[in-house]
Amino acid sequence: MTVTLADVAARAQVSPATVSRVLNGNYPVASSTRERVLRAVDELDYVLNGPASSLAAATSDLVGILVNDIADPFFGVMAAAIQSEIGGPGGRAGGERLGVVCNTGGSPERELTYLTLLQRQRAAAVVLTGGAIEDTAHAGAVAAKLRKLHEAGTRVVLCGRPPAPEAPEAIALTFDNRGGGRQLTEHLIGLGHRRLGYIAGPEERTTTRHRLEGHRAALDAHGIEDDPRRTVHGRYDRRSGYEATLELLRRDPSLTAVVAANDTVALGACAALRDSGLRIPGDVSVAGFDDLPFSVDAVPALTTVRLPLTEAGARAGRIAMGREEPPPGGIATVRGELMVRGSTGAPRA
Amino acid sequence: MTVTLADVAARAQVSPATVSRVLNGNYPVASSTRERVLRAVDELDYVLNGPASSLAAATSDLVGILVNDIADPFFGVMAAAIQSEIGGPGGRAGGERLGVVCNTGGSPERELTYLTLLQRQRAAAVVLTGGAIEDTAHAGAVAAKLRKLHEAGTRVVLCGRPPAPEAPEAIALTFDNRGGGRQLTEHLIGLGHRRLGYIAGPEERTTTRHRLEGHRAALDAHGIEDDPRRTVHGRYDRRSGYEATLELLRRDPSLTAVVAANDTVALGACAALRDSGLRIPGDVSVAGFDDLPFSVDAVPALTTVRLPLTEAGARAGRIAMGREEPPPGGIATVRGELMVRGSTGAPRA
DNA sequence: CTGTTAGCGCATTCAT
DNA sequence: ATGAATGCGCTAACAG
Repeated sequence: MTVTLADVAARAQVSPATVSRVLNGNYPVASSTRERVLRAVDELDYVLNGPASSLAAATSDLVGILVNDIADPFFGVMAAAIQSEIGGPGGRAGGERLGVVCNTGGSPERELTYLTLLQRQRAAAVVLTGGAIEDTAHAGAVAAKLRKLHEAGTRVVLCGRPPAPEAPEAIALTFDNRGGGRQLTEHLIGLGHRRLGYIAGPEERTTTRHRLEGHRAALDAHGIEDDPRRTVHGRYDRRSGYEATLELLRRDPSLTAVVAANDTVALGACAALRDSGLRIPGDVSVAGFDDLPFSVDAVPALTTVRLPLTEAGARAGRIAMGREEPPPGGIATVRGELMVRGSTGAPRA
Repeated sequence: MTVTLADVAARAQVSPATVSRVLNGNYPVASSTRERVLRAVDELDYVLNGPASSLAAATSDLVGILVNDIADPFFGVMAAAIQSEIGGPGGRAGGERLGVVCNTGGSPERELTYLTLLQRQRAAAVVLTGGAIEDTAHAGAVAAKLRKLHEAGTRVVLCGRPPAPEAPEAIALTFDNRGGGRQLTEHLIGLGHRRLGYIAGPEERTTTRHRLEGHRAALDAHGIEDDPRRTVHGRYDRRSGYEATLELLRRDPSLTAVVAANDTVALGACAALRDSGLRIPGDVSVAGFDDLPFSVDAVPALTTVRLPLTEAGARAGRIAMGREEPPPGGIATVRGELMVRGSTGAPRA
């Protein structure tokens, strides 16, 4: 019923091995026979059987990209960049690899499940994006999986994620969240702010912790007391930013600035401030993180820390494909850039 | 080196066949032996070999989700919803399926490439999201692929995409873009607008054409001449909206409303209007399409047509998994809902 | 440069 | 309810 490699071989009057070689291009074949084979492929409308191919070769063309939230452009932009470097030629069998993005939804179980599934598929590479979950048991389980994947020949790259000490084989492209957080808060302090609210992300995420640490480092460096009541944790979404801002205002109506975990949260914060009758930045300044595409269009435009998501993703993709050398020591830190825009200004008198 | 099913069988003192049956759960196995097998699996840290399994079973656990632009929340939201219905138990071998998102970037070649790759992998199902490309040759090629996939046992579902007449096996969940476009423009006409600019998406996309047709139908119904100079085509991104708006204003400074292809484009339009010193909606009203998460936070909040992306995606996912009956005739039309917000108002006198 | 041979690891008949 | 045997379609030595 379905056309197999043997059918193609028969039609082209060559051996199955030759067809395989033509398809994989990893072996010298006379151009005349190659042409004959390709014609037969075309005439029979043959499509390689991926599972059979992967079974025999003990590796597949699958490259997994794990993201925490595919509906969040932060991950979308990175995933697109990674995939663009994977999609091209360079794989086996026809020169195409299947870059697949897997949405964990931030769930530890799903993260592990996807890793197992990718391991099961003998994936050529796996790229994990975004902050890691800081639960010790989970981190250990992930590290163990990564080690197994590596041992099975799967390349492992972390993009926008801190290195995993227990899985040192994983190449890490880390964002300098701490430094970015610090820059941002120092900018606000420089403007004269002293009572800053902070809307943090979920507690158990590395991204959350690092950005918050940067914020606190800046406060500390300028002798500003870090009142724990000025920090609220939430999710990385708009609604969380909205609610957290109302809570912060309730706790301290004299706040002059709100620093958000990311741009999406900052947008929610802006909405809450407006709904509370406060002007931005006249009454309260707002700052975000990431510099997502919509941030420049916010009104006023959002002051934030730009992360080179596309560049980092592309690089991670190339490393995953073995087309770029990993950084020395397997770890590279990618810095953010402070983007000062209209949403921050001097505090009200 | 790597643990195989035979190793598990040996350890559990059963035959490989029994282990296979336990893993797939499609066959009666005594609970005592099942337990023994599962223990062995655990002890040996066994992971099923996906390719081998797929080869033998002639089908895989892969479910492909094709999107035009993964960095666009329109697709991200749908993809997340689809994946959430796929990820759960119900697949073969361990009850997990691998929902994978493939980013075509709007390129016809990549769309076909991904379909071939998915065909090669013997995917269990394929979901194509968003507007189709209207090139006849390409549409034919895609339809042919879909037919082949279907014949090979792959379920094919279209989500937010018009039915493919040449591939009637594909279940289609279509958005009523025409109706939504019409509602939106009628809303503006009802407010008193007569000189409306329209920023359309790329020419060759069904979504673009349908929304535009709805717009024109509304104009026509109200006896408003459709001046071709009031329509500009562009991409589905912010920058395109910005530039198109400047162009529209250049062509006709007396415009009182701008209808955008989608919310992202509308945001760019808002930016262009503001940069031109015009007030929204005081001088010019703006409307979008989709009602993406950020649209309610725009200033002013965006009037738009809400598309039930999550619901439609979830339904498409269930149909793809065979957990929900396809709609009668294999086609269902999903309507949008007009969301009137602050960005539209009566035209200036 | 090309053909021959032998598995890859598992699901699935048939038996029992 | 379980075991034995066969083949899925392809790639990778090894010859030649």
